[in-house]
Amino acid sequence: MAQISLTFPDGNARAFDAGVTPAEVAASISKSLSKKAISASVDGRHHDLQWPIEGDAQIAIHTMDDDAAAYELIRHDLAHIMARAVQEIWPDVKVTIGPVINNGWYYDFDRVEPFTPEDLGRIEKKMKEIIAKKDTVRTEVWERPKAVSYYEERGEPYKVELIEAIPGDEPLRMYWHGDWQDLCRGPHLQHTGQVPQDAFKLMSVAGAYWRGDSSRPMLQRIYGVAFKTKKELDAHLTMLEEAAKRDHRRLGREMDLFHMQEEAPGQVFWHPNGWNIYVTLQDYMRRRQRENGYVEVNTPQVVDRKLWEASGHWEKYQDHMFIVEVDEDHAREKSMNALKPMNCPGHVQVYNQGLKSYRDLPLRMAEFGSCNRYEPSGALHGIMRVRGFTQDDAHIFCTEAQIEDETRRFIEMLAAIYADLGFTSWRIKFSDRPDQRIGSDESWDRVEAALRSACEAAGYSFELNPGEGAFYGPKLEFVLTDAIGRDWQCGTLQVDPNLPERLDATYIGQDGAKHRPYMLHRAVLGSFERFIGILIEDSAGRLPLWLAPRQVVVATIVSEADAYAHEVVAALRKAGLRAEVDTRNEKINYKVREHSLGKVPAILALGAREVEERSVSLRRLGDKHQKSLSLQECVEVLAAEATPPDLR
RNA sequence: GCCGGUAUAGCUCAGCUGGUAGAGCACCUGAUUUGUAAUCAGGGGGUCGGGGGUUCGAAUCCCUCUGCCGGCACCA
Repeated sequence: MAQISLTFPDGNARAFDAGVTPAEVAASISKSLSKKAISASVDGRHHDLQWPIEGDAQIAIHTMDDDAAAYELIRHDLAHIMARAVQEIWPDVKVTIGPVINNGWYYDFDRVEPFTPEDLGRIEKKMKEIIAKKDTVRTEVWERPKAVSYYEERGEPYKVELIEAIPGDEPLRMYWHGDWQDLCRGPHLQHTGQVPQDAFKLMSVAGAYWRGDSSRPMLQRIYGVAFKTKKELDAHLTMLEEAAKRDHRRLGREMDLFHMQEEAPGQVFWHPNGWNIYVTLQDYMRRRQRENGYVEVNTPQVVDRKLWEASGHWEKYQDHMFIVEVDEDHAREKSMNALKPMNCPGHVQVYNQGLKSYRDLPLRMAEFGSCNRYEPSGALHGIMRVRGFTQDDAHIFCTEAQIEDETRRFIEMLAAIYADLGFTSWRIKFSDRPDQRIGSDESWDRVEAALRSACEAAGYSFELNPGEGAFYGPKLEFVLTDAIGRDWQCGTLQVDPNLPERLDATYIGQDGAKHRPYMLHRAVLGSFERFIGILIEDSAGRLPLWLAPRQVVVATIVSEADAYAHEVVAALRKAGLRAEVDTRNEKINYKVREHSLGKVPAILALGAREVEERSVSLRRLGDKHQKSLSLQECVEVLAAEATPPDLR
């Protein structure tokens, strides 16, 4: 029999018979490893203990102590155990796929009746029974025709379709636990009892299209989470509760920031507190843009369809546009208009007024552009995904030679802004040419190279998002990670030679001839609505003082302090702070509690002592204790902290 | 848009199998002058999301529309 050489993580190599399984390898090392082994890595691929190894390879045996392997196997096995449980309870349910995802898995089923929350409990119970049986997991490699006819006989059309989609040279693996069987890529544990019985939970059921295609049947997807121990599961569930507490919709109400209502779905009614955040952020962005050489413009909301036809939006994006038909009785001529879904065509109109020279480029044209897009109803989500929003939009008109430098400058500005707003963890995704595109390969080569070297020059690496660019040009996306580890795509930069062409933007070059500028579409925050939602959730409502809508509340302990309280508020306001007085006839405990829940960053308590000393007792949000300081000192400290970071 | 769920007082929620609505907090009034996360007492407040139907009778059952929630699809 042929010999192969397996190299272990410590660098030692040993000879084995070809076709040896990782289980046998583990057994040859030690009895205890043999018992503890759950899977292996063979040349970096996650490998079942039962699969034979045919050639020389690097091998590592995994135990439950190897988190990545353990979670993968536990969650994957649970997906199958759940599918088995479902089919044991409802034999006519058809199975499809069940992959591992973050923290757990899901499995999609085809069943006429909807799964109810009570059903989830039933399934969970059945799963525990299956785990208790400790059924051995068996695997076989089947020939394609056998597998197809097997599934056809059993009335499992989805599995047949899956088999047909698997490349011809890949082995078809069949898995069994007990009598139940599924097609699966593997690897798996050795028996169902290896899955921790109390460290998983079925979370929800939701619709999902077969193969992610909205023209295909809607299946029912059951989501589960799973860990190695109950303790980890409980920690995860607690984390979800904590995340729910920072939901911007909840905090938006608790902090009285905004509301939304049925008559204006997907649009925000900003309350004074929320509007304070909005305006403060906008003022900040305006200063940053001026500092970086942008000019600010403003363009119309309701624009005749002719312009949208010229820009290409009418043809491609009409479904997402609010169409406004002007009534004949009220208008001189009947016309079809649309609310602007984007600012770029308007900016080209501004650009096109008067001749532009190469000396005018780069021209950085910014607008806090109020846009309306008819988003599908199911896409709406609080103030994060809306139909009416304002972008921190700008278009940089430039020559091809200027793309690199402008991109670098943009990245640097964006980095400074994210840092000011408390986001230090973010990354760049680079989307290059898609299959469907316009323009020559040579020009794509040049423009993509410009974006790459701009990232390098700014000192940032990027991850490639192959083929995800716009049809007209490549793009950079800036993804930030919030305090609880969620990713948000906010900033973007897209290179566009197409729109200047369609809307006939030109400049006179050094040679006296007309040339076509490029446009860089770019945004830092994306939209104010969404970004404020992110800020609220990232900070759990505890915004930094400069952004906090209510900065200071001056609360009296006794009514004798009322006059002094008004004096303190006046002093704070004179220093530019947003300060309120609370002289209600309530105990200080009550006031502290209420303003703390309202996320007011600074509470000043005033009693007889403070009046006497002309001092204040300062309690910062989140602190257990307070500090006594003079009125003047307090005003100075708070005013300094409330200064926006770019003005410090 | 699709699948499922859901809609009761400002908020959070109760209201079993149909018999014309209830709690806590909030709000208002009064008392209390209070030292850092809820002082006490009293009071007002809802055509039960809209429309239609079944029924002697509908918050409750059915249909339909709308919003919201969780996903999926979408996100130029």
